Amino acid sequence: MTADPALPQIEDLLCFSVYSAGLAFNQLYRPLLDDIGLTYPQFLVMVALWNHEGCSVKELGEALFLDSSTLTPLLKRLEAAGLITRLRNPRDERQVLLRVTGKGNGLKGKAAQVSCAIAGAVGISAEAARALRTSLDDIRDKIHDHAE
Amino acid sequence: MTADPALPQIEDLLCFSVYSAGLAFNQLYRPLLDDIGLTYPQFLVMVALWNHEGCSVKELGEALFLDSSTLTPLLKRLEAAGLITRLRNPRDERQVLLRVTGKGNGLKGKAAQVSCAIAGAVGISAEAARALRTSLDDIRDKIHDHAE
DNA sequence: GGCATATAAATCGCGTGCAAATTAATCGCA
DNA sequence: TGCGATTAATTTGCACGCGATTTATATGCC
Repeated sequence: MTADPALPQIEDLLCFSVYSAGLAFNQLYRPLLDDIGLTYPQFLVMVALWNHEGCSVKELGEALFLDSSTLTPLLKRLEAAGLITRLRNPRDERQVLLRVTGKGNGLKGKAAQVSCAIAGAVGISAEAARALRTSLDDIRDKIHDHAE
Repeated sequence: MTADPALPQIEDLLCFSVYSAGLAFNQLYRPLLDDIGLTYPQFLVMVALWNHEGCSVKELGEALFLDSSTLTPLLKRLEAAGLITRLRNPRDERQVLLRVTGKGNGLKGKAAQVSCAIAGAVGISAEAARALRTSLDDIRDKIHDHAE
């Protein structure tokens, strides 16, 4: 019954709690977002774009901690779905500026409903959620700092 | 400055804190695990197998909250690397039983070192980590319950 | 101006995650 | 015993994530 003391149980790893909670959120969002034709990462991108109209791929990536190699194909799918536009910045042709279309803005209401449904399913107080977010964001930032 | 009250900022979503912390853990583990030839999910599988010798794919999936369609290809890669064996259970040929090879067990020490390095980089107390794990595990379990 | 350097996206390859369908083996029950 | 229902694993298709490379554009320095 006594395990190797240097070797943790999977349940004792903080990273695993984060990992499995992340999977669970994905599974919780999936059926709700299916109704509006978005994946979970696409939903996060849309939320970010609703608050960062006209930003570049790089700026979006900084907000979401994602690389352009992840975002480019995802953004092309959102463009193909008619939810956003991708246009080169005339002032700096290296950048691609992202804008939400009318159709994309039409999802705001349903997206807000999904957010509320999620909050209800998770069922923790706003105060507890805030504390948890702070802890997780601190860890994330510390890890990023650690990598310089 | 006042955003649509029904529409959250990305930073206000608990799911995003979990999501981005998960990405950060992955990025933190990657270079360390590269040295022993494992990916982050493969590392989690090995930790689970070290504590569940001889379990089936289904049992492993229950421990990690992963589907067999995710695990089968991953386990085949671990088998190809010589770290585990996959053998049908003679008592029930539907099951595949997983065992760690000598080579696989040889990674235990280095895996433990990686765990310690991670704990150091995250830099929170064991007590704070335990509290955080409890909160995240509660949320994960509540989400799973919610899906029945 | 001219050219090395730096920056922003896009591309490529690989390994997850997971829904849906398939295959093989076991169970349950008349 | 036999056969439909259940279960375990695999396969397939698609969408991430990300390291590494490539392409196109802009910057800096002479």
